[in-house]
Amino acid sequence: MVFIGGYMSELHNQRMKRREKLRKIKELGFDPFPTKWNYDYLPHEVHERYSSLDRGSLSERDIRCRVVGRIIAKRGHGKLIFIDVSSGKDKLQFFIRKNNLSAKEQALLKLLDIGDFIGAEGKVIRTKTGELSLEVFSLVIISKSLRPLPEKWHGLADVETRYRQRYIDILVSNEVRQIFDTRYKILFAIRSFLNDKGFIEVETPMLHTLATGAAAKPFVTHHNALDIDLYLRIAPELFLKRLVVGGFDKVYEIGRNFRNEGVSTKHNPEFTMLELYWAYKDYEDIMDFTQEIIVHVLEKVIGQKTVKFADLEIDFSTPWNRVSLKDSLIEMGGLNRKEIDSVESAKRICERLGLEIPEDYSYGEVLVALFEELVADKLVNPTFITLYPVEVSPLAKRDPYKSGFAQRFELYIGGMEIANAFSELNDPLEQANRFKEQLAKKKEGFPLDADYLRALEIGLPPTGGLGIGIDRLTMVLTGQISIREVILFPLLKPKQEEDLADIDGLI
RNA sequence: GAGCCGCUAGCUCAACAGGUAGAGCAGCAGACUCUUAAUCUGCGGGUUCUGGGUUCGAGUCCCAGGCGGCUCACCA
Repeated sequence: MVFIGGYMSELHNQRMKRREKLRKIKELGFDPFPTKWNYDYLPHEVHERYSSLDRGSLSERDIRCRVVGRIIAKRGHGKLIFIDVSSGKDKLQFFIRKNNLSAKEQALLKLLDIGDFIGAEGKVIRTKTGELSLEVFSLVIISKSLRPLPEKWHGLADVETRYRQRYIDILVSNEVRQIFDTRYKILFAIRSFLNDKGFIEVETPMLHTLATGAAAKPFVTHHNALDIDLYLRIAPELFLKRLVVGGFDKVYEIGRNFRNEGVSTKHNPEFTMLELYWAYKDYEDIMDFTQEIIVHVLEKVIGQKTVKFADLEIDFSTPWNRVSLKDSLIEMGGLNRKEIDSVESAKRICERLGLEIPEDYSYGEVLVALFEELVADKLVNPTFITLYPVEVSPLAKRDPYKSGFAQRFELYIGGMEIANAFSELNDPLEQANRFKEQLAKKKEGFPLDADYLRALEIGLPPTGGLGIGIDRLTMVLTGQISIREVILFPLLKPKQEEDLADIDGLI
């Protein structure tokens, strides 16, 4: 027994008891950590196969099999013992008559804890209450758990522990497990949809020599052998368009972007983006396509047209509303057209609202600031906001009819920006000028990518491009209001010292 | 980075106004041949996040720090 400062902590109490049991299990001649144990079914597979059979026919058919799984509950009842065993899906009850086991197995039974993995050979039955069960004739341990799990009823509620020790969270919470299952299905549905449409999935570098493709602070790292600084990518955009130059007419990439910015319920420093490029299409085609993709995902994964999100209900019924940024300020922001006709009047609105903006903000930048203040939160049902100011869209093509605005849209759902897309700027001379303007403004995130300009000179066809934030899409589809609920291991400050103190006796 | 809130047994939570830190689950010992949040009897388990301070006395009040949650700002 281990004593700390005169006390034996409860943690040590329960952990030491389990280590003691481990030792006794070995003494009995069991290997508590065998390489494997051949089985016929996982617990949920027994349900899948035999749930249609009633008590009598199960008894008659005498189905013998071997089942493995993890103990999630134990109910002793004298010479009868009920053990719930799970492999993450439906649990199966092991029905054990002590008298059916050898003395050695009975000794093992006493040493089993919740969390242990076991294997059993037995007969599929229904108990008197009708529950499908395995009546156990022989029993082995296949992995020992040396720490107590959270309480069976309330589970793990401490948010910090849930994120830091996600292995426990997904082990004890079906709801949490479900979210990540859904996330996988969303990705699967997107991929199969795009693949069916003839898109190819590519992988471009995550280590960049220039942090381009978006306006964000990058993470910096260093390559020792080449002795150069590198940036974790903030966006794959320019690489993907190089591929369109090279003749990949329909490409996409799903992968991690890294942005060295604040953390919030809508932001994680690393997040997953779908970026897609489609040659010979423009932003309106991409708008149709975006709606198609998400509706497809909704049908395949969610199966209904509405989703609860916080205290709101999101209605995905099509067609989704399309409104220009400027019109949205009038229709949803409560402003009149005259108020946003010029920089001066628009800035006066900001003043009136108490919205602080930099002195040198351009007309377009003020419009975007007003949009974010007055409109964005209100866009609960999917809404396309179109025609963004050129100066905030350095990689997008100008709209030929709306001077000062680019052929760009953002998709808002649940008050969040979910997608961003445009007709790609493919005029190398104008692109060079836009880069120069960005540099002149000393905006971070737009170092001049000369090779990209060279690629444009080779020739980019008219192309529509799209980015969808997968984490946020998962949020709105699973009704989660914090991005950390849809990321398995969200970034938290480390607690290394506490962790080391907590594993004493192991190393 | 700023503001507000939180941190008590392995887990979920109590502790009125500053006055002996409790319960359920989990654990241990025992009873029980159809339970399923099993039940019943008994027992063990606490540096109340950390460090200072006020006080006869601090989980509770004050100060500093740590971590987390929410809101705001940068950003998708």
